[in-house]
Amino acid sequence: MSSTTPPPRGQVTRSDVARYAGVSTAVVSYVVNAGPRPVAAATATRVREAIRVLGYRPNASARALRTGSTRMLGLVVPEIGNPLFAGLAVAVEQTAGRLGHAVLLVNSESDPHIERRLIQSLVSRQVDGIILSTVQYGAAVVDLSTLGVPSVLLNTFEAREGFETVGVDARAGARAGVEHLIEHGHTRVALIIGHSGDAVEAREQGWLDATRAAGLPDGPLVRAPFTRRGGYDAAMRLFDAPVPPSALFASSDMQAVGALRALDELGLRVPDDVAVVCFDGTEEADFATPQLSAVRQPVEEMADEAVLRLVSPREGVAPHHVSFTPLLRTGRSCGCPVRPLDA
Amino acid sequence: MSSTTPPPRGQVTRSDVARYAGVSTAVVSYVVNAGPRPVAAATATRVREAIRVLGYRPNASARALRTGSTRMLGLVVPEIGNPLFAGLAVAVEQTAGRLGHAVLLVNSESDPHIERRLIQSLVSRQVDGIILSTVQYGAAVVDLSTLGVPSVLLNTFEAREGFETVGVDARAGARAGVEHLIEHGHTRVALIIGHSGDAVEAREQGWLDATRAAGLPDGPLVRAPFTRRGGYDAAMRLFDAPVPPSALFASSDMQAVGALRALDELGLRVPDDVAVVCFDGTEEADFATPQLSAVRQPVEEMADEAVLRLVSPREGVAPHHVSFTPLLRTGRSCGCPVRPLDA
DNA sequence: ATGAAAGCGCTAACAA
DNA sequence: TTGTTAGCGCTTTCAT
Repeated sequence: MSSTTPPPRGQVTRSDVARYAGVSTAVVSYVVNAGPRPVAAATATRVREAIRVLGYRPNASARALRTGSTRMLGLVVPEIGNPLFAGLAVAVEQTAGRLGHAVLLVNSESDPHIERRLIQSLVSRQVDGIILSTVQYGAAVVDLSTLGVPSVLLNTFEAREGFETVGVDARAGARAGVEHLIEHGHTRVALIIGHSGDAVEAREQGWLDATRAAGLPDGPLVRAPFTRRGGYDAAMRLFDAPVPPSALFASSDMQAVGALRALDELGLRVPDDVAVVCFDGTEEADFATPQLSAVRQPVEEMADEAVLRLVSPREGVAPHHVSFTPLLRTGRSCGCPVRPLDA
Repeated sequence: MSSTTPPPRGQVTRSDVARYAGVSTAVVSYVVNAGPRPVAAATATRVREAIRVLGYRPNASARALRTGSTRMLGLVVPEIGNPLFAGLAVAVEQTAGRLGHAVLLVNSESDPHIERRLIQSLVSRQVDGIILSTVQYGAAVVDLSTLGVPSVLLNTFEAREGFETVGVDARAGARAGVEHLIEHGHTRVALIIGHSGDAVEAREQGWLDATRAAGLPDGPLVRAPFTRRGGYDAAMRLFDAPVPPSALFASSDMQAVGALRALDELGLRVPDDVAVVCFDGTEEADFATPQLSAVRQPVEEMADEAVLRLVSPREGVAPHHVSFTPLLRTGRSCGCPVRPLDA
């Protein structure tokens, strides 16, 4: 009957439903999509019955081809193994799901080449928009503007010309964390931070803001990957110095967790010998031993904002930056009392 | 020119490329897909040049509609916030990516209703296959067979009639973990386990196997969710007893991490006062304080196997079960020496 | 080795 | 209120 290959799955199509219900295919469409034309109540009931009986399920590919919208969002993260990004992914998926969109989650392993390839792939899969979360904004960002796909940069700390951006005020957050350590009486606060990149500079600035405002000399700084291992190595280097710091600000939970392990191996006690505060505030930090004091990123709100901007873009509003304020949640690692569960 | 809506994005189509290269659209297809018909080298070069110049990108929706394959896999997990599932997701995505497939990751929050809804949604998005990873196999599994979409159950511990299944030998794993605690001289090994479900029974059996084989009385058992909080609450209940256990086997990393926090709050030292071994063996367990001894699930291998079965199903081979053997990795929490990083 | 053309399942403009 | 129908961009058979 067809000159080409038959459909691979014995799919029930819209015309089967139309035939069964004794209506035209257009009416089936109107019922399924609740519009754009009205359908008589009795007819609609008959169509719905046919759909139920036949087990009809609209073909999303065909719809996408026709409408130009896949109702899919792409989410690019540098590493899904990092609880911060896992949290972001959960939140993005939930919000998108509520709005009828699925999420194509991809993982760049923090590799700019992979990142570009993944973005290309998302575009050719016709996602309706891309949320890019990365540490270092490089060529991928240029691609985004070139490819002409709606996008939001998530996890940026400042506005970026021509882009929708969502992030936290990392500088203020880092400053608050370091100030808290200074309030505990520390005068030598080390910083464990990532390699250069957007978010990194802001945290470094915040750390400097706090120590300088207190009239303290700049403490030691070590750069390491945003991983547990990176934090471990960084702490090992910091505490190998002749005059080790008495406090530590880690620019991510993962690094703090790694540092805790290093300090334990070195026989240093937290918070007695070394106080620790970190940036991120995922549940893993909350359950670390000792409980980590952290400047918490409001991942849910950030994700909501990013998804909303993609799914319901406000007409005539120029791309802009939304900055959330991270909140310090003290725990045992800075010398404060333990924060009980469910706090 | 068209009687209907214009395409939403000013997309470059295959016929633009054909026109530019002075060939037919069929030839463009042959070049893009490297087949099924041969193309003269010179022609192919011209086509590739046209593609480059025009920035042509094949439309995946159209291709999917035509071929019946989206080259997308659906992955359903109960909670992506759990590092075990995050690890599974990473591995699935990587393997699928290497094979040219994208992954639609969805999160059921361990809710059977959400799980069913998500599966429906994946099916209507015409994924080529679904990997279902869940704790409790319920109605969703029935849906899978009804809907006629290829699927693999990941994280099952035993064969299941008519399904492709991939899992670990949880019974043997749990037994090995508990036996190790017994070798350390413990005679009262408590079990923290999830609420009833497939994987749960096997771990409980393994725990019983070990204690009974050693001629010990059955230890105390507490059921709790597979969360940090669940482990915390469970440990609090266990150590409230008149004769508390001297060792603990947690059926997941998350529960062990929570238990560690509870023990710390109770002033009990690990491993001196209480030894701990857990199931899963994610990096979080490795970096816990003290380092958790764990029976490690080989998530990468499991994910590979699941993806492969979906993407390259072996013809004429009946659905079957593949079981991986988890391996005990000792750490400090059972009383063994710390396992150094990078081990 | 290449071209022409049918049609995948759907939406929506237009006609009735 | 409902039906008819043109195509979305692609693959592939069949003809050349």
